[in-house]
Order: sequence, then C-alpha cells, then structure tokens
Amino acid sequence: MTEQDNATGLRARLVAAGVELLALEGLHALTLREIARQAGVSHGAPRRHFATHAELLAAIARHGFGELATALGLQDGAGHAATAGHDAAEARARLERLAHGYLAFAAEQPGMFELMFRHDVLAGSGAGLRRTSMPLFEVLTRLVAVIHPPTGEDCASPATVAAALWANLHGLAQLRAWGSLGLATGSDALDPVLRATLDAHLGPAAR
Amino acid sequence: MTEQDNATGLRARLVAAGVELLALEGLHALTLREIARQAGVSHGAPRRHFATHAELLAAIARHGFGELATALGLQDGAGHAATAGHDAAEARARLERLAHGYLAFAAEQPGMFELMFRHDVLAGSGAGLRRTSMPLFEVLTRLVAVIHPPTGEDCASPATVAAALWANLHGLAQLRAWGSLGLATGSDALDPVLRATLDAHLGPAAR
DNA sequence: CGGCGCGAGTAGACAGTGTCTACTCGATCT
DNA sequence: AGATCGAGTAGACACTGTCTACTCGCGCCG
Repeated sequence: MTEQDNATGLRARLVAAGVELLALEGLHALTLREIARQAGVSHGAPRRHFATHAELLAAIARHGFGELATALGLQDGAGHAATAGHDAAEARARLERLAHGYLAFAAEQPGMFELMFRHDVLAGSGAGLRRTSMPLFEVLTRLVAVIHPPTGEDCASPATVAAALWANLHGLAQLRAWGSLGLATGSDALDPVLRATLDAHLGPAAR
Repeated sequence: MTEQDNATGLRARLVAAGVELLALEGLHALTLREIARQAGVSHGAPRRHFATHAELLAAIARHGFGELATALGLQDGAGHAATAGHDAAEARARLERLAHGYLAFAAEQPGMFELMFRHDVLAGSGAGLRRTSMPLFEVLTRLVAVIHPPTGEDCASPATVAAALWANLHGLAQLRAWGSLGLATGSDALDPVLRATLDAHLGPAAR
C-alpha cells in the first residue's frame, strides 16, 4: 500500500530502473544520475522520494531481498508452513534446497547480491536492511533445530549452528563470485564444496 | 629490491599514507587525491607510480596481505616449517590459532580487511591479489590433510574441506563486521559460532 | 468561481573525484 | 656546457552527489 504501481509512481519507477540497470551493467552503473536518466527524469527528481543516493540503493536492495525470499519460497508468512514438517530427512532436504537457492541467486544476480550485502553503501539504512534478512535466518534456525535438537548440554544451540551455516553459505557465494574458489580447488565446481559444507554442519547426508 | 624505503620513495610513502588513512578514517577516505594530500604531493604525482587509482589501492591491499601473513606467522616460506608436525592434535591446534588470527585481523583492522576483499575496487589488479592469498589457503589445505587424510573414497578432498572452512571463516568475519551475527544469535559473541564452525569442519574437538 | 498554496519535477550551481595533458625543474650523462 | 629524461606540478575535463532557486499544474477553500 505504501508503494503503488500506478503508472506514474516515480518512486517505483526509479527502483525498477535501478534493478534493470543493476542486472545489465552492474553495481558501478548505479549512480543517482544514471538511474534518473534511465527513468526519464532529471537528476534532481529522485530527491523528492529518496533523501539521498544511499536510500535509493537501499530501496533497490530491499527489492532484491524480496526477490530472494520468493526465489527461496518463503514470501510472506509461508516460512512457518514450510517448516511444518518435523521430519529430520525432510528438513535436511529443505535445507539443501535453501542452500542451492541461495547460491543460485548469488550466481544469477551477482550485481543485486553484491548490492544487498554492501553495508558500506547502505549505511544508515543498513539497520532496516539487516532486519530484512532475519526471517530467512529464522527459517534456517527452525530447520536446523529439527535436525539438531538441542539435547546435548555442550551441543551448540540451533541458532549458533544456523549462524555458522549461513556464514558458510555466504562465504561460498563470495569466494565463487570473485573466482577464488576455482583458483583454490582447481576446478570452479561449487557442488563438492557445498556438499562438504552441508555435511559438515548438518552431519553426513542420510541417503 | 623493487620498492625501496630510501627516504624519498614516493611509491612507498603513498602506500604508507594509504595504510594510515585506512586505519584512521576507513575505506571511504581512500581517494586518490586524499592519499596524495596525506603524502604531501600534488594529486597528479601518484600517476608516475600507479597508472590508476585501483592500482594504488591494490598496492595497499597487498601490504595488508603481508601484514595478515605475518600476523598468522606464515611470512616467507615459513608455512612449510609450520606444517612440519604431522600430529593431528597439533594440526588441529594450529588451525584453531589460524582461525582466531584471521578473525582477529578482520576485527582489528576492519578497513584493511574490507579493502583486501573488495574485488570490485581492485578489478584488473585482482588476479594478482587473488594469488596473494593462495599461500594462506595452501597452509590451510595441508593442515586439513593431516586431520582428514583422504582415506574414504566418497570423502571430500582436503582442498575441498579447506575451501569450505575458508569460506566459513570469511563469512563469519563479514557477518560480524556488519553486525548481523549479533542480530541473529542474540549476543555478538563470536566464540560459540567459531567453535561450531571448527567442530563442524574438523570434527568435534579432541580435548 | 478565482486566487492560492503546495507537491513534484527542472535547471543550474557547487565542491569533490579520477584521469589526462602541458609544463617545469633538477639531476645525469656525454 | 648543453641536451635528455624522469618526477612532480598545475590545470582542464567529464563525471558524481547534494543543495537551492524556479516553474508548473492540480486541488482546496473562502
């Protein structure tokens, strides 16, 4: 309701132009003036809707988080339904799908992925952005909890394991994005490293 | 031999000024003109020694990689000597020290850490930079190989496990750097997550 | 019904940036 | 001594983000 698509909603048009520019040219092309140019308005126009360049970028990043959520199948409150199954094997399969989806998103939309986690660019609006990615993390935690019930006393809490897993996935995305992964392992195949990651954090695959 | 510290080596002075500026003000302050100002020369002077701004930043990042290597105790060819011990427990201890050192570096010199892995800024000179971090990765692989000898046929190769571990450490550094780790786990304590990471990739601590 | 205000977009100015080019100046070599 | 050349200077240029007048069109209220 806050942002309408009513044909002349410049705010939405600017975000859309930014998303397109980001996909076509990359993050370096996302200057305030270039986005305005792409949207067909003067360079001062965005100021009516975004106080600063960083706020416009933050809005574009927010759009990206939305796309990521739908790509992972957890738009709206669907996360609760998605974690309804209490079967450990099912949770494991869903976690693998999430991991693959996360890395696929990073690979297919590298510009958007880069922007979404460039907290220096999104500074100020960063707090809101960080909160945006929390639902995803909570789903991760719930699924991990199904696999690793916190029985042992010295066993790490599900949130801890989920944080370690998330960090691992994110690091993998970055390493591959800039080619270090291929340089290190010889081949740039992601699958073996991803499998090793999942096996490490979730225990060997029950297959 | 290539770069001398002979009092008037502007190249070295520019790098030094950049390092200082990076520690004091952060990455955003590392403009070409500001570095030149800090070094007491005109804004055109750096061009004699660095063809472009990115090359100067790459030189500063290279300095950072050197500092990281010495902080981890693997300057020069000392890596080989450091991995001489074939005791698994010793390898595990050394890996833990490496992990702590890596994350401590990221925490104590956040600006430098950010620059070192901002491959969009270092583009072009990036290939050389990526190679700079390879010795560190090789030490990681060797140590992992001591703990996880590649016996099983479906077992991941040491390089694969090392890559997954590296990705995990790097992701942890980033998540903590921008505060998401604290937001996710409730407390911003790094140790539990780091312990979970090490246990996951290297097996539970033999303690 | 008419003047009025005001939100939205325009145009220009300003400081700052990276890059490029003309130029100076001092040391070095023949 | 005089020419050469590397190193640093100064200025221009095309950008950028931000700020400030200004215009214009629509709706509101007396």
